[in-house]
Amino acid sequence: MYDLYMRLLNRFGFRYWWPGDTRDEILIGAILTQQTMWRNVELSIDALKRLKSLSISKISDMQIDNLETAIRSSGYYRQKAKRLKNACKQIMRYGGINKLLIMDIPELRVFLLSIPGIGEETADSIILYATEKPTFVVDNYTIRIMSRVYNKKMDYGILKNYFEGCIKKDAELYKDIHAQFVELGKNYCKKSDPSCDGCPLNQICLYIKED
DNA sequence: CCCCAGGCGTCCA
DNA sequence: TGGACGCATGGG
Repeated sequence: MYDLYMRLLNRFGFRYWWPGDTRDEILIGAILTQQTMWRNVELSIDALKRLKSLSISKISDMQIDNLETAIRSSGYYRQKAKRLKNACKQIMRYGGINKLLIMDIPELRVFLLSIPGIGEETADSIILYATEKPTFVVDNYTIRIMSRVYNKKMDYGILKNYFEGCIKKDAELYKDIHAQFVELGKNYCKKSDPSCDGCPLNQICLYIKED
């Protein structure tokens, strides 16, 4: 497993994830980036900054149509505006970001998953990048890549358990490994091109397959 | 014109 | 439990 990470690190370099100046910004971005390129999320974040509303507290009080306009570039903007505002309200009611910081991972995960619009990946992204606790984030790239490596359909829970079982629980390490998988998925092992040509994991995958 | 993106909730077999 | 579908803008 560390071989795999070292190979990715060597190919793509340290990823410095997640971009964002505050925990609030990271949490908000985690919801906005669902099924959306980060580039388009940045436009929404800039718009919220211009409105001086880039915080959980401010968004929980925003007019829904103002929020919709601000995050339009992130797609699904009506759904996301509604869910984002509701998530912010629930977090404020719960005690705000500082409350999340003092919770342990299992209870934090249960709380986040109870909020409509926050599924497993978003919950784990918030825990790992916004609160910096070591939970492994699995995304669709990771699922696709690992499914191809093992030539069988993998799901979220299987992969999360697998990675957490063989990698030491270190938030900085988990952050970069997830970021590396995203970079790998954007460049190789695509839906439209399952070819392994030039993939930096090529030999590792062959090794795993023979296992 | 096409397909895809750092998902999620719902519905249906 | 697992696959299809709606949500929607913006990039390649």
